[in-house]
Amino acid sequence: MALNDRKIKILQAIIHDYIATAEPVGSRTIAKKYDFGLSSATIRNEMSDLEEMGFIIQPHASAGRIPSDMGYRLYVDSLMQQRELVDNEKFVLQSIVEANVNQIEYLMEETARILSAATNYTTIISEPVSKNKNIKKIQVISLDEKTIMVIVISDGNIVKNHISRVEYLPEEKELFDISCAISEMLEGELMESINEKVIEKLYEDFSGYHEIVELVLKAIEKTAKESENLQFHLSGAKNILTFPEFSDVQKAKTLIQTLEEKEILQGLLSARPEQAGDIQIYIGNETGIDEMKDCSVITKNYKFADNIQGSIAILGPTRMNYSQVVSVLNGMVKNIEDVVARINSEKNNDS
Amino acid sequence: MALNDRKIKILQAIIHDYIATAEPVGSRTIAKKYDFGLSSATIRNEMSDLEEMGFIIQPHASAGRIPSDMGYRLYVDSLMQQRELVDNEKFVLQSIVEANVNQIEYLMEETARILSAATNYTTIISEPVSKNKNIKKIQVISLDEKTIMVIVISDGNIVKNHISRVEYLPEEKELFDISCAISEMLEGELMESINEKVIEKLYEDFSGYHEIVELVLKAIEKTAKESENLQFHLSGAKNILTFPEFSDVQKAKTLIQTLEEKEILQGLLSARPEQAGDIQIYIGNETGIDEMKDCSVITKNYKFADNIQGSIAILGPTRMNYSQVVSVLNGMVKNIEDVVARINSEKNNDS
DNA sequence: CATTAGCACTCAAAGTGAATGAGTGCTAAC
DNA sequence: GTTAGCACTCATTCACTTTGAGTGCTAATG
Repeated sequence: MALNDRKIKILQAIIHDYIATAEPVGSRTIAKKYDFGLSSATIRNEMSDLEEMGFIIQPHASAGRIPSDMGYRLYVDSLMQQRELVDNEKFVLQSIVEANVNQIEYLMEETARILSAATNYTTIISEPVSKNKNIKKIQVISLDEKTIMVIVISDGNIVKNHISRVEYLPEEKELFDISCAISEMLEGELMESINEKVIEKLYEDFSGYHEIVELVLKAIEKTAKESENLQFHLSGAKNILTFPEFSDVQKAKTLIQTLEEKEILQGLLSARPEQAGDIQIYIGNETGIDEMKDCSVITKNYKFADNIQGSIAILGPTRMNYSQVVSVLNGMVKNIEDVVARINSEKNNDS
Repeated sequence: MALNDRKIKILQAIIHDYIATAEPVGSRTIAKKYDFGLSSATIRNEMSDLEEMGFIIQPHASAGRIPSDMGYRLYVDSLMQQRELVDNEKFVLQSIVEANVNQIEYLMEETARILSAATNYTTIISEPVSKNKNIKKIQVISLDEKTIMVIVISDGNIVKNHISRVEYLPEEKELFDISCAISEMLEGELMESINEKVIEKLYEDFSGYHEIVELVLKAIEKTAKESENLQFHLSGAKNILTFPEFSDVQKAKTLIQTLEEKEILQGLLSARPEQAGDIQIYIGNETGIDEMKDCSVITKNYKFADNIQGSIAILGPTRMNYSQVVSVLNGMVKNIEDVVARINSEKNNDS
């Protein structure tokens, strides 16, 4: 059976209507609402075909049809025309983003909030991380007689500090010199795997400061590990409860519970990190998470610098408004990337 | 009418039963379950009195009684005997807390998770902040030819860093000297209000480095402001959906929405910061938040050092199990305070 | 031969009304 | 002061009917 033009039009109409109403769509509705010049009976026949082909499903004998995952997939892959953001929307997005962003963390949080407000779905953002970090600079400073702080700065100016107690603390000036020397030796090294020889040489060169060298290495190791533990911003969880498909409280509960588990989010957001920049759409079971079989997830990676990136996911029911979300998401990512780029090229900036 | 011993016992029984079942409690239930040696009719009379006094309410004519906010208040203030944590519970709490805490942030998050799991209610924790911060140390280091980082360390070793571009950057050694000198001058100053004279003197003494002095002051100002923007950890939001009082999806939605608004949380957690250490209980409308009129909130402040504190709130339906929550909360706060104290006195620790 | 009108059939949802039972308040007796 | 007994209230449940949206099939039509 061929998926001819008429069938496609009808499928599109079904999906469109179902996205708007969340109710099974019947042949008569389509005959009336969309001006195909066909009677409901004809449409009925076509719908029967579409069901046989697997694009739509009948929840029970006397109900209309709803799109299947496969139907949505076809819709997303080829039928959906991407909606352009209207000027007004563009402007609103941009001005909100720019209003108050002197901290990356705050920017991400605000972005999540805007996205969930703009789409009425749930937004999950992973904070930017840099991977395969190179050491840019190490600095050791003293806080008081017995405490030092090791500052590890990686490519892209991501800063982490580690405070430790020490038995013996050299004088401030001396500490500075050591710190500079250590920094120079470690510069450019990959955090995850520092050259064995360099480590050996460190202990040799600073034999009087075994304790400090040890703490520096420990600090680097911890910095490397820390970014494995992603930070997430979740916004608009309440929106889930708006959709009739989650009026069953039990279902909603399981989903919200799932959203609280970081590991799952991590899996969701880091599924295809290679395809940076491209929109990814997971429909129903494609998410690979059982509790989300009635949901779809649209993700896009953002990139603040060569090594620094994260991703944004928007989660809604499978009948979510794909084209709207895709365009809002594209617009938003462009916005925040622009904002960050602008900040970086200006004189002052914070991290 | 006097609130005699028998009335109190009956009220206690009603509250107890209602906490467990969430169903209106009838006279016969009490006569059967609790061995007061009274018939249901007598209890009926007493209940009628209790209702007249305002401690219980009849939701509709042929239903049992449920406690009013006033009834809970009496219960909490005088009738509730605090449950001691059984050894087993203590042990479990402690071992989980100790298992993996090399970061304060992670500790707070884990604490929230444990508390919501242990109580089956929702937990909100505000991250520790220090207020009226004194400057302990300032350090300026260079990242590359055009970028410096100002590190501001406050009492209690809370570290913030601010990265900025500069036009002119002195040599590393020179920068270090300036940095040390500036640090010495600012040490002990209150971040929120640095002595005018000191500022003047700074600009004078380092007249060649106007740009750097300016950035240092800016960094301090921003550090002072940052802590006003509290960070929260929310856990167990799904638990809200478990309670029959929120099986109305609309209600649940409004509540979850409320929980996503930081300002409201902030108001809730910082209501009575003076009474550090003491448990606070807000019942129903006492929370002052309309959406939470069916909820109660139990809060307790924790304190990691003289100036560093935050608070924990546990939120449940008004019929929540007050005595359990109070004891779990007390135990947990003691635990994390102990853990942090131990870490601080040990050799290694991170922030 | 594609299209359509017509009809029988299915089934969820909404409505109806009686039965049930948990609960109360009141009164009279103990 | 306590209790047994009874009339009364009212939410809940269940069986039953009605309604209407929707389908599939068949025969007629252009």
